[in-house]
Amino acid sequence: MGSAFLHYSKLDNREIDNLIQKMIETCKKKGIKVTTQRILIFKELAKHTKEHPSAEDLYNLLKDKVYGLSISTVYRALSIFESLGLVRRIPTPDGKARFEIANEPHGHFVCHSCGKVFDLDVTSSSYKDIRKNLFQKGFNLESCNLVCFGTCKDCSN
Amino acid sequence: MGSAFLHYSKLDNREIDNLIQKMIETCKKKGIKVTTQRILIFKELAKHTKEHPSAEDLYNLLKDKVYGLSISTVYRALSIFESLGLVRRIPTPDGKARFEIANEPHGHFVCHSCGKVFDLDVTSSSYKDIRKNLFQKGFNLESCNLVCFGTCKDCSN
DNA sequence: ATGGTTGCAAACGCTTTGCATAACG
DNA sequence: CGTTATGCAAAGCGTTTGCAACCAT
Repeated sequence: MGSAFLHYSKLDNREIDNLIQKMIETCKKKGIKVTTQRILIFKELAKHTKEHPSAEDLYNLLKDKVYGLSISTVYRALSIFESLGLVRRIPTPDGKARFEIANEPHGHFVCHSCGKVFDLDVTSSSYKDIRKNLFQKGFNLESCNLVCFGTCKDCSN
Repeated sequence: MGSAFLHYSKLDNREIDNLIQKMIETCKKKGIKVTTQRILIFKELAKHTKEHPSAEDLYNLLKDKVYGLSISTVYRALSIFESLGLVRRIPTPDGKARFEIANEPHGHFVCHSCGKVFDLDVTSSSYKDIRKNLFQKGFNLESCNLVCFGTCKDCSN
């Protein structure tokens, strides 16, 4: 299992628009309604996916732009996106979930001092091995998270 | 990264007694008091480590034996054992922590249907690689958890 | 039209904490 | 004895839910 850092670059506007189109199609296919709130929540996550925002982070980023937005709408949207495979939930040991746009599976390092989340390069073949092995054993794998916890370089001094 | 299941066998009484002795010594060395409750909580976890009990599970197992036991005492004891490196906390995506006696690092599969936790054989060299790599980068690693989530064989039918 | 979605507030579940009492070292 | 741990109840926190109004399709 590799363990170098990954450095996903920020998504550009074209990539974000493509992701939104994909999200809209996926929703329509499943009979899930495409609302203004859902588009804006998804877009805001796409813009900040590198930072792995929490539901509250997204709410704070949006509340001034989306009149009357409720944090429960953010939670509901993220749960739906997760179940559609569009968004990944990163459960952290401090009990506050972080979110990212679903891309290549990888691990995460969460700094408990500054809260930053770093992507770790866990080779996806490792994840495929796990999935394959569990599948052969009759297990149904829904998510697989490598989450490390500690203090990052800046916070360790 | 290997991904077969591990089958840790139940600890026998001698192993449990050794672990308790180790726990008592570690506490004394750190100036942490060895109370009846702490011994019994640790012992109960050792007896059930294969099942990865939650704090509530341990409380239910003990409340009739330990008059007046409070669940907050269970939480406090587990937190102390964790900080001493004697016990490992397994953060699950459903927000309920499970505990085990700290042994060789390995991954976990949590069934969201029956709640059972299965040990996964993630070779400890993989964990060592991660630790080494993060250390070289100036990161301080405190915990490293591979947690898979889904439905186990029995619950998948 | 109608069924899913929203916002609000209240509830939820797990965990932590404040405080007076009790127990270890 | 002094200091730490306990039990109890209450608070904390992130997240979910019930419901009436609302809005995509």
